[in-house]
Amino acid sequence: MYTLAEENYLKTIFHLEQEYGKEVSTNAIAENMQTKASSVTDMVQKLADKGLLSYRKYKGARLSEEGTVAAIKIVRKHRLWEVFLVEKLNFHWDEVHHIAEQLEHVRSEELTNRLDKFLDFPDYDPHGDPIPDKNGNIKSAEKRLLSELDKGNNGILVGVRETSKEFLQFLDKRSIAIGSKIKVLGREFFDGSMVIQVKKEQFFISKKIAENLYIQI
Amino acid sequence: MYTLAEENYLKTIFHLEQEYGKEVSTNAIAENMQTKASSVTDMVQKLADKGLLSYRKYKGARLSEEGTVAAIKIVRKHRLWEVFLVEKLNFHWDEVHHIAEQLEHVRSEELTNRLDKFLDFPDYDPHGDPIPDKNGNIKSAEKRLLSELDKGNNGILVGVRETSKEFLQFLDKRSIAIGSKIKVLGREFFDGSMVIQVKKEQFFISKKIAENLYIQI
DNA sequence: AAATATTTTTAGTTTAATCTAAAAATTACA
DNA sequence: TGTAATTTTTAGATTAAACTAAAAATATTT
Ligand SMILES: [Mn+2]
Ligand SMILES: [Mn+2]
Ligand SMILES: [Mn+2]
Ligand SMILES: [Mn+2]
Repeated sequence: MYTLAEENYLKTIFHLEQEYGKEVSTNAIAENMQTKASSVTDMVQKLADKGLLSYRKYKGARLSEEGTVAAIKIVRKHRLWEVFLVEKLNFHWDEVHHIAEQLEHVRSEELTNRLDKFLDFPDYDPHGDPIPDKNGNIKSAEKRLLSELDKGNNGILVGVRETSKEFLQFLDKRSIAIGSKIKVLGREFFDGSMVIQVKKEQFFISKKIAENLYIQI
Repeated sequence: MYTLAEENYLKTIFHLEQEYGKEVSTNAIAENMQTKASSVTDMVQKLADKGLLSYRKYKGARLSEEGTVAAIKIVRKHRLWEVFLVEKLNFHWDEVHHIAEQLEHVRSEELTNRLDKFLDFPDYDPHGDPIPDKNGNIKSAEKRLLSELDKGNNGILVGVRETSKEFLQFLDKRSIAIGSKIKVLGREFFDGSMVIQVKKEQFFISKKIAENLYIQI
């Protein structure tokens, strides 16, 4: 149906739309995909010609219905494979992303749906991201960034925004995991750093860390 | 490491070498890959430059040690994924080949080895083909084509040479499967056709069918 | 051993996806 | 509001992998 490159663009644009809620700029796509702006312009024009997105020069791109459907299918596959890798093959949550980046492009609706069933229809992937169902519906749970919580607030860690090895290993080292109860003991307004409590332990964390943890109150 | 196209050429050349035991011709590769001879020449020259095979103009190609190792890795992945699809996702043996053609290109030695373990280190794939182990060793069981057996001989079906949907469904319809005990009741020397017995049933089969069934005496 | 047929290679194009460098448009700010 | 900085697009080139058509080598027949 779509080429590998096209699928990767669709997925990236989808994520950027979700994150910023507006038309996605050429540079934002380029940065995310580690490519050059000129390459992005080319591809975005091609995808527009194919009706997968609307594009206005200098203004940015926005996925069409068809483009969104295609992107969600890729995201669904990515997250299902991540669950498979962690649940069945005992991979660690910091190792699965780049393998799933390959598996997400395997074309077979039947495969995807059987995998879904084999995994017992999981709602979330190992990083707490929701898995679209076979019709493309995505469960959107209420969640906020830890960085937005005030002193005294507490909640459960339900997801991570970053999925790099470095960040996930940082959390592991401190036994912070999906499901952990986190309480904000202090918050520094100067730099956004925090002191949090997880179980019996207290940690000092920078704003950058707090901005990558999703909490459900 | 290698591109998708390179991997597919390596795999095809490997299979053709196995089948004919000599240098593989340009046309044989082209036919197998549904491409043109001129494309094959280009690629074979490229692979020769990279040291993955030796190639003499007009004479054909033969995989080098490095090329063989690479090809076996792909074959290993292909067959392991086929086992996964049949054993874990309940696919039928006639549906898995073209999905495995995609999965075989996923790059991660760790993934392959964990999948192997998850499947309990299978020796054969759903079509009876041996699965190379992590070091590239392939179990080669004694087996012969049914077409080579004489009247009165019998053995166990241990593999199929063809893996097309049409052929596998032909076998299904007659409840002929890996493990079936097959006895040759008659053999026509004019056209190579046979009458065989499987369980209580007798079938008339053409030479073409008999040439695609591997029997262990 | 010629003539003919087949196989294989070469030469020249095409398409997808990338890049660099330069031009054009937009945005920021003095 | 005009100039400078930034972003984006265009123009032109490159690479991988395919193709067609024609040339060259090899194999098969008379
Ligand atoms: Mn991921
Ligand atoms: Mn994930
Ligand atoms: Mn197969
Ligand atoms: Mn097989």
